[in-house]
Amino acid sequence: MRILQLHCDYVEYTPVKKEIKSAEDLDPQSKRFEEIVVAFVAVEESDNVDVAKRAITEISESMKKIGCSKLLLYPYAHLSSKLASPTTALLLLQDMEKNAQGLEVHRAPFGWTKSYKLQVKGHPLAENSKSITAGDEKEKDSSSNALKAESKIKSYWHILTPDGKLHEIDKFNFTKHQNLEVLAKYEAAKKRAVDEPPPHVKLMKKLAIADYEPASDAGNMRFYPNGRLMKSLIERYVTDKVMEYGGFEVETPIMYDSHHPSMESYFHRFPARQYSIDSEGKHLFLRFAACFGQFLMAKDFQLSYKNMPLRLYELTRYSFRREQSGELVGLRRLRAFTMPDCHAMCVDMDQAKEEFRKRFELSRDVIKGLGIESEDYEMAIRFTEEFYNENKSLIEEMVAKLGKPVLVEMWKERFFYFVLKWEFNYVDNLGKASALSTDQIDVENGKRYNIDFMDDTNKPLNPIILHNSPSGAIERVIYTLLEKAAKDQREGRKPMFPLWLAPTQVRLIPVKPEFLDYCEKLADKLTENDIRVDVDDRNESVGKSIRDAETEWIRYIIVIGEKEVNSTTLSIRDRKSKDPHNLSVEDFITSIREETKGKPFMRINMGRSVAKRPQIMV
RNA sequence: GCCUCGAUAGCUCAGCCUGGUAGAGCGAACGCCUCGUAAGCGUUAGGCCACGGGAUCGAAUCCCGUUCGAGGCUCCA
Repeated sequence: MRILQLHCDYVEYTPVKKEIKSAEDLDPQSKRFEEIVVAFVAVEESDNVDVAKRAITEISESMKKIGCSKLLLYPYAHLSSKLASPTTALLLLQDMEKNAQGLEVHRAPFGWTKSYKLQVKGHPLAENSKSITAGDEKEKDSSSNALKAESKIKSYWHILTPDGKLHEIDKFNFTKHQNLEVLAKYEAAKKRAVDEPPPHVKLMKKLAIADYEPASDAGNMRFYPNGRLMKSLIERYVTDKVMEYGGFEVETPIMYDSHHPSMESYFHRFPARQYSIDSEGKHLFLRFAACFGQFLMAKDFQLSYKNMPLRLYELTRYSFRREQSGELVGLRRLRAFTMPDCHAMCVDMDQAKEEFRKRFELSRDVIKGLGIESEDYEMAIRFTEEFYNENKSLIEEMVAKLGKPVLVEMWKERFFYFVLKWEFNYVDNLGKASALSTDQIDVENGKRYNIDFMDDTNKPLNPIILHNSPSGAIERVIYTLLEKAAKDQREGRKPMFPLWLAPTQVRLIPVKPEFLDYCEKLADKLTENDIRVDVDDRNESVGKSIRDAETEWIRYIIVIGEKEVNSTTLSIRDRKSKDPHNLSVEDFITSIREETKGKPFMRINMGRSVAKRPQIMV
C-alpha cells in the first residue's frame, strides 16, 4: 500500500463521473474540509486487512505528532503500478475508515473521477509518504469475503506431457520447447518484455492488406482489396469446414439491450468491456461474442434429445470488445473482429466429451489448412481439479494427439462458467502469445438461458454447451500468417502466403506490349481454371516488373515473349524453388489445382490489369 | 487514465540542437527507351511544415497550450 500524506489548510473535491462499474453510488456533491490531513492511498495487489490495519495505525501516529485529528482518506491509483482489484481496494479502504480510532475520518468516493483543490501547510512534517507491504506473517483468518473469492480463483500452473505426467513449471526442461516456455511465462507471470511494434504491422501495410483508420476508433481497421480477399477466403474455408462437421449457420443481431434479463446476468460472467449505444431510451451494447445470440435462439427451439447435439454456428462480423488502447497492435488484438463461433448443445457430459473430441480434430484440421503447423502453436488446457480427476483420460488423450507438452492451468474450484477449456496459442516474434482455436465445456449457461430439451422420459433438461472457435478471429489468422512470414524473412527464407490465400497467384509479364494479347488469352484460360492471375500491362522494363512482383510475394511469375508465344511451354519463376522451370500450360494448371485442392476460390480482387490499380502502399 | 515518442509533398523520411526563400527517395503526370527474370533515362507538378498562442526584425526550427496518432503501463480509486 502506498500513501501520500499531506497536512492541509483546506481541501475540497467534486466527484465528476464514475470511472469504473463498481464505483460507489452517491450524490456527486462537492465537499470541503479545513485543518485536515489528506491521505492519498493506493491499494496494491499484495495488500490485505493486516496491511490496512498497520497503515491506519501509522497514519494516526504521525497525525498525533502534528496535532491533527481530522483525516480524509482519498483513493488515489496513480501512486502504484501494481494495483489491487477495485473490489479489494474499496474493501480495505472501508476497513481503514472503520479502524481509525480517535480520529474524525472522511473518505472520498471510490471509483469516481474527482476534481480537487488543496493547500498544503508549510511545516516540515506536513508532507509524508509511506509504503506498507504485507510482512512475513501469515494472513490472518479475518480476511474478508472478497479476498477469499480472489484466492478461490488462484491458478495452479503445470506442464502436461504426452505421457500423461504433470510437471512443475519450475522443474520442467524447456530446452526443446522454447515457445511453450514463453507461453508459460506469459500466462503464469503475465510478464511481457516488449517495446516495439510487431513486424506484421509493416507487412500488413506494405502488402496493402489492412491499415489503421484514424477516423474510426482504435482497433477498427480498414481492409484493402487484398486483405478483404484473404478474409473472404478464410471465412469461406472455416464456414465450409464447420458445416461439414455439422454446424447450422445462423445470423444473430450485433447489438443487445443491456437491461434484458438474460443479458444482465451474463454480464457479470464475462467481464469484457463493451461499446455501448444509447438509442430511444434504451441502453444497447455491441456483442462481444455470438454466445447470447445463439443461446436466445436455442431457447426458442423445440428440442428433443434426438436433435442433440445441436450445433449452431455464426461467423460474427463483427464482435466488439473495447480492449484497452495499449493492447491494440496491428491485427493481433482488435476492438472489432470477425469471429467464427460454434456452439454445440449436448444432452450430457458423455455426449459433450465425444463432441469435444470431434471439435478438437476439426480445429486442428482447420488450423493446418490455414497454413499454421503444429510447431507454430502451443496448447494450453485449463480445468477444475475435480474435472481433471474424473476425466484424466480425455485430457491425456488430447495431449497425446498433439504430441507435445502443453501448459496446464488448474483451479481448485469452478469460478468461470466452464469446467474445461483449451486453446492453441501462437507465440509471435516478440514473444507475445495470442489464442487462435479454442473450445470450452460450459455447464452453466444452459440453465441460465433456460435452454431445455426433452430426454427419453419426456423430462426437460438443460444441455451442456460447448463453445468453439475452430480458427480464432479471422484477423488474427492473418496476423499469424504475417508474423510467420516475417520470421521466415528474418531467417533468410522467402516469405509467402499459402497459395490458396495469395491475393495474386500468378503474374504474367509481357516482354513488349505486343505480347499483351497473348497474356490476356493465357489469363483467361488460367481464370477458367480457378487460378488468380493478373497481367503487368504497365510500360516498364521486365526487370522492374519482376522486382515489383517479388515484393508483392507473388508465387508464380511468368515472362511472356517470343519464345512462349511460339511454343506450348511456359518458363515459370516459382517463389518456392530457386531456378525457373519449364512446364506446359496444362501441367502448370494441374500443379496449382493440386496445391489448392479443397480450398475455396475467388477471383482476383483488384482487376487483372496492374496498370489500372490505384497505388495503395509503396 | 498515466508515461514515452511522434505529426514536414500521395507514401517513407531528412531539415529542428545552432532561427534567415522547404529537401531527398519512392509514387504520380508527361516524354524518350521497346526491353528476357529483382529498380532504364529525362522533365514537371505536389507542402498554411497538425492547430492556436507567445517571445523575436524574422519560426518548420525556441517556449506554452490544444488536437490527433503510435507504443508502453494499468482490466486503472
